[in-house]
Amino acid sequence: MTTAADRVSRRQVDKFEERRRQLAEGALQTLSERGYARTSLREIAQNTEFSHGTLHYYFRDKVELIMYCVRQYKAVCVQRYDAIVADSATADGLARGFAEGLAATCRDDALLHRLWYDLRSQSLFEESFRPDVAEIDGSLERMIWRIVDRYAELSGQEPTCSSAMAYATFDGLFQQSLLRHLSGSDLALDDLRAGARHLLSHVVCA
Amino acid sequence: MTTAADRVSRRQVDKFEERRRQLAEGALQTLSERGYARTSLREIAQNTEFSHGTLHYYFRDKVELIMYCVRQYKAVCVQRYDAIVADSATADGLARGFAEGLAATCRDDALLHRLWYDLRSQSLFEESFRPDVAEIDGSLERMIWRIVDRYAELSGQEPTCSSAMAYATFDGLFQQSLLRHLSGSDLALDDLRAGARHLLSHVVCA
Amino acid sequence: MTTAADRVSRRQVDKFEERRRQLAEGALQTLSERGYARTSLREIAQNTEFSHGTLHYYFRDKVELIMYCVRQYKAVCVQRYDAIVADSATADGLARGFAEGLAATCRDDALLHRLWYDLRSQSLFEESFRPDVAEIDGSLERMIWRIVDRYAELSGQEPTCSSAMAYATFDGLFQQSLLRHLSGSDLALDDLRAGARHLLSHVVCA
Amino acid sequence: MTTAADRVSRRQVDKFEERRRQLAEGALQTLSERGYARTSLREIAQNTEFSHGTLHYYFRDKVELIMYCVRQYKAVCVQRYDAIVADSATADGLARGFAEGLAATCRDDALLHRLWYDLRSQSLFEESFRPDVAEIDGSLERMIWRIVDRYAELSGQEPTCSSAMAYATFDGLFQQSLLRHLSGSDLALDDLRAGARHLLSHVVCA
DNA sequence: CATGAATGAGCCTTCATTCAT
DNA sequence: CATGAATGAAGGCTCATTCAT
Repeated sequence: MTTAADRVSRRQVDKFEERRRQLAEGALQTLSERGYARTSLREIAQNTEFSHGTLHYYFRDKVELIMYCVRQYKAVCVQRYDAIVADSATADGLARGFAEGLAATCRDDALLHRLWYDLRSQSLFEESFRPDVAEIDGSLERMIWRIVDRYAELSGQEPTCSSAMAYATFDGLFQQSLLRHLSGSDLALDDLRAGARHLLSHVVCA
Repeated sequence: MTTAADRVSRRQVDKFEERRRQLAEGALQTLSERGYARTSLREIAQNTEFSHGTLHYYFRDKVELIMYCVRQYKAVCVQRYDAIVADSATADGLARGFAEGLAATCRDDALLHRLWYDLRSQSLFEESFRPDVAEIDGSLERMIWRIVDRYAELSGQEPTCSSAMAYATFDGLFQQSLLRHLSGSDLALDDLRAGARHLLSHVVCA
Repeated sequence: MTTAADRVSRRQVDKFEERRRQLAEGALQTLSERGYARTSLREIAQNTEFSHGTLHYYFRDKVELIMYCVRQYKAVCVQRYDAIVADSATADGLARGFAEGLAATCRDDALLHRLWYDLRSQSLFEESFRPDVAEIDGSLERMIWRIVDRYAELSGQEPTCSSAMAYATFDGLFQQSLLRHLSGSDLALDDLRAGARHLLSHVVCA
Repeated sequence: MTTAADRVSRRQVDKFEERRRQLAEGALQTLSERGYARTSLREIAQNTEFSHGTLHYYFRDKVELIMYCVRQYKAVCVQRYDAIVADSATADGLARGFAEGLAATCRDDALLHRLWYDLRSQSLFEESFRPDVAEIDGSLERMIWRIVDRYAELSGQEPTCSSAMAYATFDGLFQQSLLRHLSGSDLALDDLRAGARHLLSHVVCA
């Protein structure tokens, strides 16, 4: 049973969250273009229809805003691959879908991934980033492992390495591909596709 | 034939270079502790026997100093492994030596590697970092390839991937191990050793 | 003769005043803990069951709220001593009652007195505080004088100084005792009692 | 034996201190006009021939600057009266000199005293002000006691109260006189003179 | 009546850089 | 050569106040 007051309160919370989401979206845009250290809250606000005071109204401080942003983004990232897992009926199909997914997001969301690597680096120095970054990193690792696990199942093989190892190598590959793609290399995406399939078949499952 | 003037000029250049080297060494120390974005030139100078005005005398600006620093460091890094290549007579010995070398530097130079990943991330945003970072990255890739190539030779196998791919996966592995090591994980170094050998035998050569 | 409209209007005014009183009470609490300069209206509102917009509905601005608060408080303060005057039949009884009253309020209302001294200081800079502070100061001076006057009467003496002088010295004594009490001194209250009686007998009446 | 380096270093320190003194002087001027809470460092700097960055170069933060200012000022204050003590050969002469000194500084340095009371009030809320304010307060109390002690000696009497009590009453008197003087009262200074002598002869010594 | 979203002026502080000595 | 005084742009953050709902 909900009272009228409950509904009002609920609506306000929703509105508040919605605005946070909206501001984070704009912030993500600006952050991904300029990088964490070079982006001020004022600058973020300017790419928004709100004042910079508003940012402080919705987020306690810069760290909270940034973490909200990246968490929001990575949540989407992780989900993307679960559909691929669910939709693939063969090992090869999964490998192809996964490789294509990586390449697609490397191409389409390059700046956001760049921001992620920036923030992950910052977290090595900035204590306050640690918890959130670690959590996101964990969810990425689990996501990769769902791929590997399913690939092993479909191909009747066994994973030959830990999930940490699997994530490390795929991440290394993706990071380099991103770098090359951003540098204008035309081969980056193709190499990423090929590399991902190679890793899947040679490193992770034997 | 060198004139007296030449010798004087030469001596001055050497002295200039020597002082740059000396300043960069102190800077590297400070940078590796605090990270690029959080280190001011004042702070760098304080860990030096010189004033902070002197830094500007020897380096045009912060960027030039930072790049000089990291170039100086990575040169040392790369050389380290060439001795391993030269000293190993068997594939297994090379693998063991390489794995141990990675683990050793991950342990002993953790902060410097952390700085490297910081700067490499920055280079994705800061145009002026690009050339130097790219050059260093290239030298690291070539270093890795010398290992792989020699490993293939000693084991009578063929590399199954490009040097870019090899570098990407080893770098991913190293980066994650560094992260875990810095977080206090006792398993990080062992996993790095095992992972490196696994990559060498399964991914890179078949 | 009052019309219905009058009664309604009257009721509204009362309700308005009542709400002001209620808000001021909460504000006084917060102000006395943090001091004038460090207390924001948001913070005041949070210690209230109302929103911070409501504060602006009932008070023109921060100054009006603060003045309303302190006026409300000091009115209570002043009354406290009149009962002592009325109840004391001998000079010594009055002196004892007065000394005890000072010590009691110094102990029980320390934070509120602290706030008063804060606001009185502010009034030296903030024009808008002046009138109210002056009025309160006057009422305190008159209150002290009623004590002195009655003490003189009961003891068959004559006051030897002006009311301004009497107020000044008692206030100086009280202010210092408050400071010492807030600093954790155990002797502060006893010294205040003794000091008050000393002043009463030596300075003010001879 | 001093080396050349010592002399250079000494000269630099002196120069640094001299500039601090100079900046503090300007700051004192601005602070005393606007009060602590209403004065920004920018505003202070504007009444100076230096930029506001310079203030931060010479003082760690606002608190350090403010405390440096008030300490500098009160040191002068305290000394003022020691000459009076030394120069007075009779109790009456001392009383007259002291009363005149109080009145003179109340007139001439009214704004600075106002600032002092402001800061002393702030110290009740602002932890960081405490130590310095307490120290200054102590030096004032000792100064007052030197007067009282000498007065007792010259008049062949004994002090009838503690130094804390003496300071409290004189301070209360001075504070009120300052308030009235700043409010434009013509009688304030005369009353201060008379009050001080009255306190000296009736309250403090009998 | 009451709310709380939104604002923007203003504050303290940091810092790369310049330059006279 | 080397210093460190001085600068001023820029950043994160606070807060009284306004106003649509």
